[in-house]
Amino acid sequence: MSRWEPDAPERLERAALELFLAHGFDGVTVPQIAARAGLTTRTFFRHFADKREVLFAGEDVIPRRVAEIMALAPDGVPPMELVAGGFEPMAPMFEGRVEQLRQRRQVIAGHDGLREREMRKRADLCETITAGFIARGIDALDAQLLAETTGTIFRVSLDRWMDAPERGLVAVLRETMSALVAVTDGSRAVERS
Amino acid sequence: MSRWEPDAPERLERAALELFLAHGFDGVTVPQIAARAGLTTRTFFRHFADKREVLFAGEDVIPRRVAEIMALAPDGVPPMELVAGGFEPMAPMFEGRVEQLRQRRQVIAGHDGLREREMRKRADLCETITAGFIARGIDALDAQLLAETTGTIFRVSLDRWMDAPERGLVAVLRETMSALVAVTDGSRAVERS
DNA sequence: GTCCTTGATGACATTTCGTGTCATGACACT
DNA sequence: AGTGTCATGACACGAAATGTCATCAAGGAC
Repeated sequence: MSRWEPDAPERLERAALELFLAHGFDGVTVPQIAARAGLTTRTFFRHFADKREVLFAGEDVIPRRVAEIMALAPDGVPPMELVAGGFEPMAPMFEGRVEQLRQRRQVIAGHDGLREREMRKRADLCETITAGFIARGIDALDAQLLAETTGTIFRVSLDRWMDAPERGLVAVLRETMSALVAVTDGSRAVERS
Repeated sequence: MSRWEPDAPERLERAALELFLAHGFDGVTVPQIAARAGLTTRTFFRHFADKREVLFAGEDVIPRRVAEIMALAPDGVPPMELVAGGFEPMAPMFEGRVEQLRQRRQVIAGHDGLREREMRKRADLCETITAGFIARGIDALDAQLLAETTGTIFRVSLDRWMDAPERGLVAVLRETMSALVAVTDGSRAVERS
């Protein structure tokens, strides 16, 4: 047996989420979180770069998974086809924990600094996706535009799905994607005038 | 004559940008910025919510301007047409100060916390645009997707334009937009297989 | 002219965040 | 046993951010 209780990061994450839900993000100090997890302030900052990160640290699997999927997809798959179908294996990462994701969303939505951090995570994901498209031979500008669009589709889909999880994340994602393509198709809109 | 030198916020902004360029964002403290502007720390925080905001405070004209433009555009203009043409009056807000924008970009790019804030500003702009589209009678989901896409086009265009300003912001914007529509058009990509 | 309100600022104290540094003790390896 | 490694605790500290009260000019009311 170890000198310390195991899983310090996980205990800190749970303690933080509970306290944030009860008192709000600003109503909780790092020493309080650490104390509830049976640790010290200094240890908190060893596991998380800052107070906000405790809500996002688990999410850095996503970029890694996305990079994997994009690298493994066979050549010649059209980009938007990859977005539509290629990410089905990611659904299980979310489908089992709607409630936790909802709580997290609630805490984040109520705080500017947390929304900020969420935006950065999204930007990080977009950079990963951009690199993935470039590695598949797509022009740099197109890759960036595709990546940003993919990021939008992901985020909007996840949000919509959390309010109606029974439809399944993949289905919502396909819907969102075709809605986006339809609504941004300028040529069609211009022609009909 | 007033008891104090005028334009405290502007002096603080200039002092901050100069110091950031010379020593990096983390290499400068708020008391240093305030001292260079001939003010105190407490006064700095009266004008800017936090240390980062001094680099972004000037930018909040943009959402207001966008809201104005969207509200004034005649009914029936197709959304993407509005994005393409409606924002030409905004170009002068940027075209005269490429160098300052480049300096700002340089400081922001070198710092995670600043990139974070920039993402938040972009998100705020997107919310404004979403509201604008909804006010024009567009369905909520479509409005959100259009707004996010518009945000992408803006940001990418601005970035590209700063590296080649001689082509003009409006031209770059139109190019970016058609590139995005072309590259996300899934149906065309699927059909050609 | 005097009084009063308003508003921006200074001065000071305080809380919280985040980091640097060193000591400690369990575990693994040899 | 001896040694190294690693997560943690303990302590100190700089910097960010906020609350509170005092100060002083400008402008209007009378």
